[in-house]
Amino acid sequence: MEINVTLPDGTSRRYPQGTTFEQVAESISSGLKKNAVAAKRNGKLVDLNQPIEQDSHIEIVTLDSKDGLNVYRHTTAHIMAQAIKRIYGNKAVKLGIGPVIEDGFYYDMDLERPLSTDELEKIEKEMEKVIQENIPIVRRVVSRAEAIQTFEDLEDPFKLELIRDLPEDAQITIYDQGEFYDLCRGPHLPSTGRVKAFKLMSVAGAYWRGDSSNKMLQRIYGTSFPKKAQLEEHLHVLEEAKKRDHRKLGKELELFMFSEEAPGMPFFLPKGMTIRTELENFARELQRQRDYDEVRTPLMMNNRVWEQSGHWDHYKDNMYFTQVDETKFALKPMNCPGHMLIFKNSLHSYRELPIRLSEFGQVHRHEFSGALNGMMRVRTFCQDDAHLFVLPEQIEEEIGRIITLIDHVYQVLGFEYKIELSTRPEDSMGSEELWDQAEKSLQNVLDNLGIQYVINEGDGAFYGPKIDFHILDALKRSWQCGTIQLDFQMPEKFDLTYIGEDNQKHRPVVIHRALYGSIERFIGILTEHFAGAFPLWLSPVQAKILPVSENYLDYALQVKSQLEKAGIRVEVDGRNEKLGYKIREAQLEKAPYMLVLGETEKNSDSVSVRKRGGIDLGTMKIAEIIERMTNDIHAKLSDDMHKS
RNA sequence: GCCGUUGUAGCUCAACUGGUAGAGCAACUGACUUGUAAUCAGUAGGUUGGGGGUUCAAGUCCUCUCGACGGCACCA
Repeated sequence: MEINVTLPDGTSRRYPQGTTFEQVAESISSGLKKNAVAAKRNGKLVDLNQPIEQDSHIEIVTLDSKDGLNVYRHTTAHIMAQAIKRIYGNKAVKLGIGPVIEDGFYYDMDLERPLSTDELEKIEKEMEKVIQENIPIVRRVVSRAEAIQTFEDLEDPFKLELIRDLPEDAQITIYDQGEFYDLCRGPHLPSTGRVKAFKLMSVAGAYWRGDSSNKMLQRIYGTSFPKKAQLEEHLHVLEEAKKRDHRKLGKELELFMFSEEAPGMPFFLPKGMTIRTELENFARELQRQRDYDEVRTPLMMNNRVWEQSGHWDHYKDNMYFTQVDETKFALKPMNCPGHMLIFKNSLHSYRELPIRLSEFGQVHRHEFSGALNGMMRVRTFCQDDAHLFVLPEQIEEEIGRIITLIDHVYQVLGFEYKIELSTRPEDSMGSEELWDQAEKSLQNVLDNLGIQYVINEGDGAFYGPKIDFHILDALKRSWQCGTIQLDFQMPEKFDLTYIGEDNQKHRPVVIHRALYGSIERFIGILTEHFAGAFPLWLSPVQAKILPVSENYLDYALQVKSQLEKAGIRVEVDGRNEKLGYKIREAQLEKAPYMLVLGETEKNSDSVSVRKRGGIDLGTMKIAEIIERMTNDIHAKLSDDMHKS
C-alpha cells in the first residue's frame, strides 16, 4: 500500500507505507540524507528512522536549522550522560533533566560527590569514546508500567517523578544507546558518531525542578556544534565577552570599585563619576525640556510609610531597617512613596496636571549575596525615576511622550531595543477591574503607536502593569532598562486627590517611569557595549595631551588650560617617558583624542591630533581642535557616527 | 540564601608531595631629552582576606568566618 507525502515546497511524492523519513531524504538527494538529523511529521519533530504510516506533511530537519541543532545538542547531552554513567556507575548517577539551551545544553544529575573541573576532561574523553563507537540510538515506546519498572530497577527517583507527572494519555518513550537508556521525548540523531565537536563548559548547582525547596543537583553545562570551526568561533566569542566584562574594565579604567566593607555597593571613582554625571545631566536636560520638576526625597522614612504603600508587605525581606529613638525607619527601596508625600503636600487643581516629579533617587534593596554581580546587580543604586500625576484622560498621551523620550535616549547611545508588556503578577495589590483597565490602557498606547511588543504574563509590579524596554548591546545581549508603569494603587493608598472642574475631589493616576533604570547598571552595560571606549561626550578624559619631552610641558599646560576653558576634559601626561610609551598608555585608557606636541606645534599654536584607534588627523590649530571637539561633544556623536 | 570554585605586593600571576614568599608591570629615585602602542639602571613594597586549630614547621592540612567568581533560586 502506498502513502502520500507532502514536502514543505508543496510537492508530494508517493512511497510504500512504512518508508522511513531517512529513506525519504535519501530518495530526494544523498546530500539531504547526509545532513538530515531528524524530521517533522505534520509539524512535530520525530526521529529519522521512524516509519511513515499515513499520508503526511513532512519536512526533513537538517543541521542548518535551529531544530536540527537542538536535536544535535540534545543527543550530545545523552552522550554525556552515558559517559558519566560509565565512569561513576549506572546506579550511582541519578539523572534529572537534560534539555537544550540557548548556546548548548545541560544535564542535571545527582552524584555522590561533587564533580571537579578536571573530571570534566575525563568525561569528555569518555564521550569521545562513545562517539567513536558510533552507537545506534533507538526509540522504544513503553507502557507506563514498563517505564516505572525500568526506572525503579535503576533507582532513579527523578525519572520516576517525571513519569508520574506525565499526562494519562502520554506516549512514553525510552531511547536506547548501547548499554545506556534514558526516558526522553526525543528525537535524537540516528547514532552517536554523528557528533563532531563538543565541549563541557562548567559544573554548577541547580535545584531539582527549579524549586529552592528541592534538593540541589549538579548541573553540567556543555555545548556542541556540527563543525569544529563553529565551536572554536563560539569559544572565541565567549573570550571576547570576557574582555569586555565591566568588572574588569571598571577596575582597569578606574571607573568604580568595590570593597568588602560594603558588598554589592559600588564606589564611584572620579572617572566613573564623570560618566554618571554626564548621563544624569543628559536626562536632566531632556526632562527640563519636557516640563518635569526635579526633587529629592529622604533616603529613609518612618516604617509606617512603607506599610501604607504596601512595600513592607511585599518586600520586607529585601528592605534595610534601622531603629533610632524607638522609631523604626526603613531605607527606601523605591522613590514612589516620597513623591506621593510631595504631591500631598499641597492642594492640586485639575489645571495643574500632569505634574511630573523626577528624582535621581538612591535606593537600597537587600539582594541575596549570591545574586550580586558587579554593577549589574547591586544592593544600592540610583534610579532615574519620575512619577507623573495625571488625569485619567491624560494617561495615553503621557505614556506616548515617555516612549518618545526613551526612544530618543537609546538612539543617542546607539542602542536597539525591544518592548515587553508585563501584566498582573500573582502577588498583586488592588482590584481586578483596575488592573484590567490599566493593562488595557498600556496596550492601547502601544497599539495606537503601532509598536511591536511581546506580552510578559504575570511579570508586572505589585501595584500595576508595565511597559519594559530591553536594550540590545553590542554582543546582542538583552538588558531591561527603561520602564513605564501604570499605577491606580498608590493614589488610593495615599489618598491622593485633585480638585476637578466640578469642584469635587478626584483621584489622579500615577505613572512611574525610568529611562536608564539603574544608573549603576546602565554604566555597566555601556562599559561592555563600548568595550570601555565610551563616546566622546561620555569619556572621562576626552583628550590626553602628550608632550614629546619634558621641554614642552609648559606649552602642554597652556593647551590644557585653553581646552579646559572650552569645557573639554583634558589630562596632560607630563611624565618623563618616550612618546610611544605615552601613546600606548593613552590608548589603553581609551582616550578618544591624543594631542601630541613638540617643537613644531609649539611654534605654530597647534597640536598633532591622533584619534583613539590610531587614526592620524595631522596637525590642527588649537582653535580648530576645540571647535571640532566641542561640536562632537554637543552632538553626542559616537565614534562610528562621525562624518569625517 | 543554596551548590561548587576561589582569595599571595597597587595590578597580573608564581611558590613540587607542609620546610620559613618570588617575578613582570605600576610606584619611587637617578640617567637619557625623547615624534605616534612599552629607554635603561637602582630602591622600596607582603602578619599570604580574617579568626581558631593540627604540626618541630602552615600560603600549602583541618575548622569557623568574610569577600569574589560560575550557576541555581530571587529580582518592586
